[in-house]
Amino acid sequence: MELQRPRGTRDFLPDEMAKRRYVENKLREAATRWGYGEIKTPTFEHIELFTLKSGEGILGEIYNFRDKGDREIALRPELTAPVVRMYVEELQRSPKPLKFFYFDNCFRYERPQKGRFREFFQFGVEIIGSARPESDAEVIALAVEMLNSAGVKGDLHVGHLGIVRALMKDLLPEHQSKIMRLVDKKDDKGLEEFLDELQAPDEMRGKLFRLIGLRGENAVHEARELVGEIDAMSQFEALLSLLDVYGLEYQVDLGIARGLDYYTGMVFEIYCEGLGAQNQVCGGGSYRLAALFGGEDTPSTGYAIGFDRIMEICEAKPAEIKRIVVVSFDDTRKEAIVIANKLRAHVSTYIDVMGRKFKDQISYANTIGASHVVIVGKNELDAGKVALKDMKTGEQVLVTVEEVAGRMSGEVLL
RNA sequence: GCCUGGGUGGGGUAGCUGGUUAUCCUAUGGGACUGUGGAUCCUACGACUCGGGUUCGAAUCCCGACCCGGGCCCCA
Repeated sequence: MELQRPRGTRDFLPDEMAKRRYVENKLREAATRWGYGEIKTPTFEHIELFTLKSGEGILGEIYNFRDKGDREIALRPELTAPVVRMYVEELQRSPKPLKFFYFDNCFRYERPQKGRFREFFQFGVEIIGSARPESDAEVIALAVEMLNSAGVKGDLHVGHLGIVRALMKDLLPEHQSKIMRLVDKKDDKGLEEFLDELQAPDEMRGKLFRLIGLRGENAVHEARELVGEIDAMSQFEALLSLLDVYGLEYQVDLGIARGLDYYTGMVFEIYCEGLGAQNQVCGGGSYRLAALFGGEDTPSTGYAIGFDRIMEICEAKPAEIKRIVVVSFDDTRKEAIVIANKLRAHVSTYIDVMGRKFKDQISYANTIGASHVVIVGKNELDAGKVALKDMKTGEQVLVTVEEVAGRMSGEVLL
């Protein structure tokens, strides 16, 4: 085989596409029901958009090229930056909040493994213009709702970066950033070394380690004891009580961090079993990116679902498409085409294009799992009718084309 | 970028302590059965991932590349 697809890319065959479309539509419906509008941004952007957001360090994982006009272009590695770019470019004066969803492919130059590809698909949601716990809670609830509608159950972990940051408020911003990165990586050893280097006070050090280790039931109380009455803390508590209102099960996890500075408040992640090393199916949080892209500072909250990962584990099964085959004889082929065209308004209809004989046409119908065969022969046509044969039972009845249409419609069409 | 396992027709496989024409199943095209499917038979198609090396001789042994799986790193 000389030609093969590039590494980390995939072909999707009809059966798999049917499943993917089915799940995609479930997610799409959920987002729509919650009042979010679909958007679409370009497949490629100026590379600065992504280096601005994530730093020069990401260049190694970006598909980029110089176009004929000598512009440095990148295939998008994610969709939050393009969405915020779009907002800053044309929507800053729109009524808030703005609620968007998207589903598209992204590209990263990474080593492929289970649940990780070089071209992959993200389904995401962003709400722009609110920094309140209400929007945070809504976004989280929608994420859970989407996954549920796709038949995926996961563990929801919720944290708040403002709490950890409050503890470090006396440190230089770049030192805070470094610490957040170490926390994000769960690199306790590196964190300790860095705190040594900073000669951080023991009190803060102790609190920091306790804070990022907090999980579950009493985490909130303990956190409050550690950091006291601060805005982030009361915001977080407000958020949690709203999550209760939504009836969500969650685990407080103050060890969730983000290595990037524009994540400011709530963060959440959803994990699933059965995915190997790539067990996170959804991640999100509140952030401030608009100012970085030259707009007014605007709070946003969003998340992205790793679509390929939920496809790995979801058990949703699309309803089988009913299909019928119109079969004919050499002297009725043209009539059969006319009849097939009528039936196509009602049901997924096949007709022979291989010049096959009558018997082989039926055999083909059997092969593709057709539920019925419509036989168009001289005898039937003389009576103004066709024969409708049930491939399961073998029963056959003489009916008009309209009756066939009537019996076959009401089924799911493509 | 690192570690590890693996690549034989479209799919699944045998061969792999080197030795004729690479095995079997399945799928696919054509045909037999000529107005009724799943069966059977005939026939066609079709592979040793690629490149070096060792050898009289390599699918088989060695090296490298590529690709796939699993795990690190990373994960905006």
